[in-house]
Parts: sequence; structure tokens; C-alpha cells
Amino acid sequence: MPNIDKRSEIVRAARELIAENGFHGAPMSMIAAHANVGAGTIYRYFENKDVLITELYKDLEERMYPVILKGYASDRPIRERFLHLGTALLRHFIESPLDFRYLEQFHNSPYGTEFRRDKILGKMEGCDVFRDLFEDGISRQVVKELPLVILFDLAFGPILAVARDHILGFVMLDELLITRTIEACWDGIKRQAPGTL
Amino acid sequence: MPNIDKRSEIVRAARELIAENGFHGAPMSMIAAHANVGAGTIYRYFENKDVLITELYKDLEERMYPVILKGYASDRPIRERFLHLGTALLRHFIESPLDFRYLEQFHNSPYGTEFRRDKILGKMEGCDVFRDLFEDGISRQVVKELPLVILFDLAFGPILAVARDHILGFVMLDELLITRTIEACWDGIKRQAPGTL
DNA sequence: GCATAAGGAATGAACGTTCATTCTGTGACG
DNA sequence: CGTCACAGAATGAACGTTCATTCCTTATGC
Repeated sequence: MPNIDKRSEIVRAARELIAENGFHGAPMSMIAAHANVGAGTIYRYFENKDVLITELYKDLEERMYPVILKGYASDRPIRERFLHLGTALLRHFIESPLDFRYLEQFHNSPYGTEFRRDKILGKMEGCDVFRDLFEDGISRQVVKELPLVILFDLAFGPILAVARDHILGFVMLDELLITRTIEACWDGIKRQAPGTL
Repeated sequence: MPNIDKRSEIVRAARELIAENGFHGAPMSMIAAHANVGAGTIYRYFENKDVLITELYKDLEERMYPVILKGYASDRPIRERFLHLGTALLRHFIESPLDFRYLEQFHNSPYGTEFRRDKILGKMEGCDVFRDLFEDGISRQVVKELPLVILFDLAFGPILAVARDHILGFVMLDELLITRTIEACWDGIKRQAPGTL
């Protein structure tokens, strides 16, 4: 029977190495070595490198949702809900730099583009919370009337950029700065009060 | 004497292939083939692949500045200046998808991180226009008092994300949507009028 | 002792780079 | 004007490496 310990050692090693060195800086042989496993053993658990990479990403996404949904109350005002999700997400990225780096590697690769295409064309399953939030916001005239995709970009573009800069050491985010950044994202998304130039 | 035609054929082929397939999807042999040139010929013009890649990026950046600075008047109000630069940048990305894709490839690679580190630690030479604009905005209390890096992320994060989504066909940006997107970026950056929740 | 897991050397494809050779255009010379 | 010699531009087969993957051997548990 396949040994569950081996599998998780492979997963751990792969995640660490890929997050730090990118897909091309993490050969299977190196992953095997860091997992204290023979090179061939990996192929007992994952059909090939592509499958390993994609599987790792799915794991990551599934571990992410509970974190940001913890304490989320969908009956609160739009703004409050957005701030909750945004800060939770940014905080999570900062606390799990390995996950974040892996996520970035994945997004900026052919795998990621394919994934995203499926998501957007397939009605964005998985992003339900955010989609609901934005659609709710639009219908209540609290959020700008823009295509969903653009609202996503306005919200996640800065969050990802800020997280990256924190992890690379270009800024040092504390709790205050996190809040102020997400509030700024909200300002970008929300309908501006009329009369204010 | 080296043939200038050959050189520019190599540059064109490299830009196209790398923009479309990424650094690892554009082997030197393929670049040579698309440039109708022998594999060794590239090395008469560029020391190695790294040099080729970096040179291409510098070209790209230098071609970009005149475009977004055209018609820029640094004596206009902060908001107007930001909208000018932002829309010009987004428009340029959309009109030159090849350049944009190359820029993304470069940014999301070790080359790009190194480049960015140098820029940020080295006082951001080259981003002078934006830095001046943000600093000016802060001192006039028109822009939020946040670290420069975060202001950059709030502005460029969405612009890059939106440009990518347009090029991948996830949204179809027209002139109106471009303006509204950049206005939304400005809303994120500007100090909000007090009293507006 | 048999079935299955694990190991890691072997394999072959792909890559960046080199280099011995070929090609080309130019200037000297008769 | 025709021929020849030469410089240096161009070539692409060949090389050394690296990598994902395979496959035969060894170890382990039942």
C-alpha cells in the first residue's frame, strides 16, 4: 500500500522548492532528494510533474478558503464584508509566504492561465463569495457598475502586488497598513459619493 | 561589419516568441529559425540568452516612456495628471500586446525581481514621473499618506491585471472602460472626502 | 514466498553554447 | 576588366548538461 508519509514528504518538498525557485528551479531529482525519496518514487504518487504541480495548487486553494471565510457574515454591509475578505486574504498571504509564492508561480505560468480561463468561462466557481459580494454591491448601488472581471482586478491586483512587495522586503506591512491598503482597494471599487471630484 | 538587418530580425523573432511562449518556450534554436538565421549567428550580436532578454526589455522600456509622456503637462492638477498617465499606459499595453506580454514575462522572472529591487533601493530612477506625482499628491494632501511602494501597487496592480485580462480576451476594453478603470484606480489612491463612509 | 513499495542508475529528449567550416563582398593586382 | 586573396559574417552540426521519465533491482510487509 502507498505510504502516506512519503506522499506528504513529496508534497512538502515540492511546495517548498517550487515556491522558492520556481518550476524550472525545482527538478524532480531535487524534489526527490529533499523528500528523502527515490526519484522514481514520486511517480508512484503523481503521474508526472504537471499533475504534481496542479494537485499542489488545488490543495493550496482548498486550504485558503476556510481561512478567509472564518468569521465571515454574509448579512453584514457590503463594505464590511469586503474589508473582512480583503484583510483576511492579505494577512493569509503574508503569514504563508510559501503558499503565496507558489500561487504566484502558478498564476504566471501556462497552467495558471488555463485555470483562470476555465474559471472565468465556467462562471467562476470557487470565487463565489467574491462574485456574490460584488453582484450584491452592484445591485445595491454601493459598488461601481463595472464588469465583474474588472472589479476583481481592482481588488486583487493591489492585494497581490502588496503581498509580493512585503514578501520581497520592499515594504513592511503591519496590521494598520494592511487595513489601510484594503480600505484603499475598497475606495477603488465603491461608487463615489456624487459631488466629490 | 555586422548586418543590422540580421540583428533586428533576431530581436523581432525573440520578442515575438518570448512574448507568446515565455522564456522557456523560446529556445535559441527556435529564435534562430524564426529569424531565418543560423543558431550561432545570434551569438555574434548577443553574448548569451540572458543578455538578449535583458537588452530586449531595456528597448521596450525606452520605447514606452515617450508614449505615456506625450501631452503630459506637469503643471496640471494631480488627478488630471494621474488620469493622463494611467490611461496612456493602459492604452499602450492594449495596443502593443506583444510588448505587454514580454513585460509580464520579464517581471515574473528572476530578471524582473532583480530589476525591481535595484529600482526600489536605487530611489526608483526611471519611475520619476510617477514618483513625483505621488509625492506631490501627498504633500498637497490630495493623495493618501501611504508608502510610495503601496501607492504604486494600488495604481499599477489593477492596470496590469486589466491589461492582461483584455489581452487574454476575458474583457473587451473600449475607451470608456479604460477611463472608468483608471478613474477607479484614482479613487483608490486619492484621499477620500471626510464624512463619506 | 509472494506481492507490492521504493530506490536510483539508465535513458533519451531538449537545451544553450561553441567552433570548424563555408560563404560573401571588397580591394589589390596584372 | 578579370582574377585572386583575404577578412569577417554566417552557418549548423556537435558537445556537454540538465531534466523528466522509465525500468530493472532491491527491500518490506503479510
